[in-house]
Amino acid sequence: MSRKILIVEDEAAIREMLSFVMEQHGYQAVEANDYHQALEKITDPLPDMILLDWMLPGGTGVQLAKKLKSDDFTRNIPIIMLTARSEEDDKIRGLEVGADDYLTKPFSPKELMARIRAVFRRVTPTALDEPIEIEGLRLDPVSHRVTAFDERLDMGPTEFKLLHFFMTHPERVYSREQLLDHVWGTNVYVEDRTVDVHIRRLRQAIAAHSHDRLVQTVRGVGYRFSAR
Amino acid sequence: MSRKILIVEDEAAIREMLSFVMEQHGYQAVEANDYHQALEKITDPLPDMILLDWMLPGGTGVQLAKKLKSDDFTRNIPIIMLTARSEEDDKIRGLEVGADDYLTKPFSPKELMARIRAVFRRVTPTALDEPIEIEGLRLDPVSHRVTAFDERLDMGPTEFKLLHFFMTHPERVYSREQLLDHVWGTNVYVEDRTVDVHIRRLRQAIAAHSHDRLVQTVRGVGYRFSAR
DNA sequence: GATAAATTTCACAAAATTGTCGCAGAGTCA
DNA sequence: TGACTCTGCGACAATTTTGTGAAATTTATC
Repeated sequence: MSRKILIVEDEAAIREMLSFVMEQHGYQAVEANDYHQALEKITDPLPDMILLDWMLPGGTGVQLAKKLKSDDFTRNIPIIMLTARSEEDDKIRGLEVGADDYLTKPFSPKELMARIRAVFRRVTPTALDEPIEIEGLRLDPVSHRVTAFDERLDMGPTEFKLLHFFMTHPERVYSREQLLDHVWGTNVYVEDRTVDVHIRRLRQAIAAHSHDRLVQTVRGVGYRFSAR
Repeated sequence: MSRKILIVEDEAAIREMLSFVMEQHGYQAVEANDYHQALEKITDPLPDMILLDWMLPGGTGVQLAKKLKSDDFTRNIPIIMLTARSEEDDKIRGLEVGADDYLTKPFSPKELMARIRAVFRRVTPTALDEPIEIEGLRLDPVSHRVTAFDERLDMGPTEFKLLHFFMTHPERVYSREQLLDHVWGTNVYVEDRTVDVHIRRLRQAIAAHSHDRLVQTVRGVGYRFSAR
């Protein structure tokens, strides 16, 4: 899951440095050098985070933050603001308009990455998943294990995700496309038939106590996970 | 098991109120009114939690938190910081130095207790300083030693912390990021893959009686410590 | 401030997983 | 039954992920 980060900064040197560091660490960086460019580039896939220079010409940094935080679509995107060393009270104003963290220039890439990671962690609360069990087949998201009558089963990551999805959505047919969306995630291009292969691998993995019958083919439509 | 809570607060009235509430609820309260007293009283039995006033004279609250969070023995003690209403950005600074929660004055005893319970629940469901043993592999936090069937094992500090974390949180997958958060601490940024290296060194260190199988790779996800 | 120890990063090897084929066999319908 | 479509299966090359040794960097210690 690659995350998109929007960088709003008027100084080209800093902007490029930021962009470089982001991409080095596997984030997708999008640059904007002023208020208007920022508004343009924010659409399509919304960014997962915004690095915002506070000192944009004309004080538009504050305005931008306010605008984003008052818009339903962008309200929840965390903002890290970048301030010069002396502007101590910027912090306060930043927090007022809803920035989630701040970073004082100059800062090291390490510092920056630490902050980004911290913010992501803060905004992404960890869900607590209960184990699911059907007919002796048990999937525990926490330990990331599947057992059949307490006997450990082995399978690949995709099979695990597939089974997880099935067990949380039983008694319902899903087309191959729908499964691709839910298990593989949108915006990946793979053939429909790939699903078949993973279905087979999943069945194989849980076949020991004939749990493979739980994964049912609905001819011409897709697959269903069902106890009956 | 009565838990010890250290209260660091310069205002006598508040300090005594806190102490009273703690004891009402079965906790053992220890009071300190400044930086130095806090350091004195923290020894002997380490407290299980610290309530720290952020506004200690001379800004020593922040210093104290930093010091505690950078010391091996006190790093894992949860800190709840107490801030005045207006000091909004104290939250941020607090989270930076590793405080686990904060509470804005004035607060009700109810609120306080709820927060304390929540933090205890969050940080460690397992016992604090008891030795832990799994299949002959024994880790003693007090003497800071690891043995396999009474045979002493050698490992670096990071490996020890990693093993300690694993043994107190078994049967659970952790992503490399989560391990970084829990074992390394929140305010450092290192590459994910660094975890791999320390996992290897840990496995090496405990491999003598094939305890290395306890540290399991969950492909595409992270690592798990498990007896089975 | 020099030296040693520990930590992190890097580069490459090893291992596991993935997506795609072609083909066989099963199901469907006239 | 025969023609057709759809699904299951084994194989395999490409890709991704992890393991490992060693160099580079940071941190601790005297």
